[in-house]
Amino acid sequence: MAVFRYYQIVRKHILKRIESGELSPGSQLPSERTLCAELDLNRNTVRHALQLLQREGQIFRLERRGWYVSTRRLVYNPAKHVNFARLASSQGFEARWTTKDNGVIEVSPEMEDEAGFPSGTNVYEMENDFFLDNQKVAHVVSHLHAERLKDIVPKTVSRALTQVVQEEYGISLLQRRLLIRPVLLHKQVTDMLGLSLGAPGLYVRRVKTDERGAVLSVEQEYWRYDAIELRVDAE
Amino acid sequence: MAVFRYYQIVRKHILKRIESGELSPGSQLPSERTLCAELDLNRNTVRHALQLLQREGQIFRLERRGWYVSTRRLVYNPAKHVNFARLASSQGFEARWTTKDNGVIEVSPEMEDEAGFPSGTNVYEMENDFFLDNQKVAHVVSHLHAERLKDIVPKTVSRALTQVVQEEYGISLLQRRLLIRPVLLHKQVTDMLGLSLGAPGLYVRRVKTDERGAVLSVEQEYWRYDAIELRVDAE
DNA sequence: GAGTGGTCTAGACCACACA
DNA sequence: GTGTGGTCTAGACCACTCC
Repeated sequence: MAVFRYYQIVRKHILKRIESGELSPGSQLPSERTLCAELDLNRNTVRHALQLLQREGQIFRLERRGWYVSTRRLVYNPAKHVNFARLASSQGFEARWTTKDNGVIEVSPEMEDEAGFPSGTNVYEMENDFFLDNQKVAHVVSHLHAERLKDIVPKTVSRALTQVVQEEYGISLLQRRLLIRPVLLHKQVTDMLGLSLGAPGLYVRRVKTDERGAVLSVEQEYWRYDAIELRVDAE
Repeated sequence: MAVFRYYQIVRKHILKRIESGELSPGSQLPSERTLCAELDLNRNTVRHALQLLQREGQIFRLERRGWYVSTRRLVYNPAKHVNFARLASSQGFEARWTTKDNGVIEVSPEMEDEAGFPSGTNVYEMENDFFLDNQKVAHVVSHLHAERLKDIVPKTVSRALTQVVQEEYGISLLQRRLLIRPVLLHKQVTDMLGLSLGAPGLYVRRVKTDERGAVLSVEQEYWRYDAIELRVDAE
């Protein structure tokens, strides 16, 4: 038997309402104070339960807006090249994304580790936000080799990166050094995703090179914790 | 500038002591009440900061024992077959593990989804705990096809699974359906790892089949959140 | 037995969202 | 303006660890 804890009462109360369909995916939970009144418990206890449910991936919260029921996860294979929109729609999601072109920047020594480019390289910087069923679920920062992939940024709007590079630049991109790490999302990212500071997330870094191993692109993806599930189907 | 928050004072105070080496990896933090006194802050505030640091992967806690500084992460490629001990020692860790043989069980319909075996299959169940530098970092539950891999359990003690299956049974194992998900560790696992209930973790499931796609082994790994970093080096 | 972490209460104030 | 979530205080009791 589970030990008796008040926060487990809150947790199970909410889980039951999610399972029964009373709280549907994407809908907002009652306010914390309403839950306190319903269950006659202190707000600190209720918040403890809500944070547990968040870390379970059952609910998420938007900064100062409240708590929401998580939707199903996008199944995502980070080792394969993917076109985000096609992947999402093949799984029945309504997908869209925004693009922000930050122009050319020079890779600084401090960035080198994260970016994979030698410092001093000129790269295009591009930021994308991904939406699933109208919810922002990922923030992506991409760096692309500016000299080797001149004027590539506008070309990636409608086609996948690998495809553009192959067709327009005659270079075969290879996926290298894929890194996956659960993280606490930083302020810059939580702001972008509208989440509360300290929200859990998943960090995925994908480095692509040409056939000689020279780095041509680095994508850094920050996903809402409950929005994806990673699968790698080898062979 | 970062917004002024008391819990950020605590967080930075601890980070500074970690960076300065005053708190070394694996060592215990001062007690919560000591930190309160040092910083003249309330224990709730201090605990909020500690939980943030835990989710950052900087510290972890052992149930009712206290908070400890995280050690460096094992770099782990779940797509490749690995021998845990060899991998860990190649990265300079002192590695050991324990094995528990649970005998033969029959896969029930409820287990089917998780296990990958058709229900009704007889499988060996084996549990392993992995230690890095004398810290328990992972709990693994393995299921192995009992008829096709008869008496395999004792053979895996010193050799890697793939190798044993190839050499002793003449079967080439293929890695299939790798699943990675950050989770809240369940009571069964936190007890095994000595962590507090509600500790964050990483769940990795690896399914191996023969060349025809018949499932021969399913490994379910529960890792301490801050103990590993996943890398998949494609090609 | 002293001290620890785990849980829980009962408040408070602020900045922000929403209407 | 009302209500919300975000932050913070000042306690309390219990079960457990450690000495």
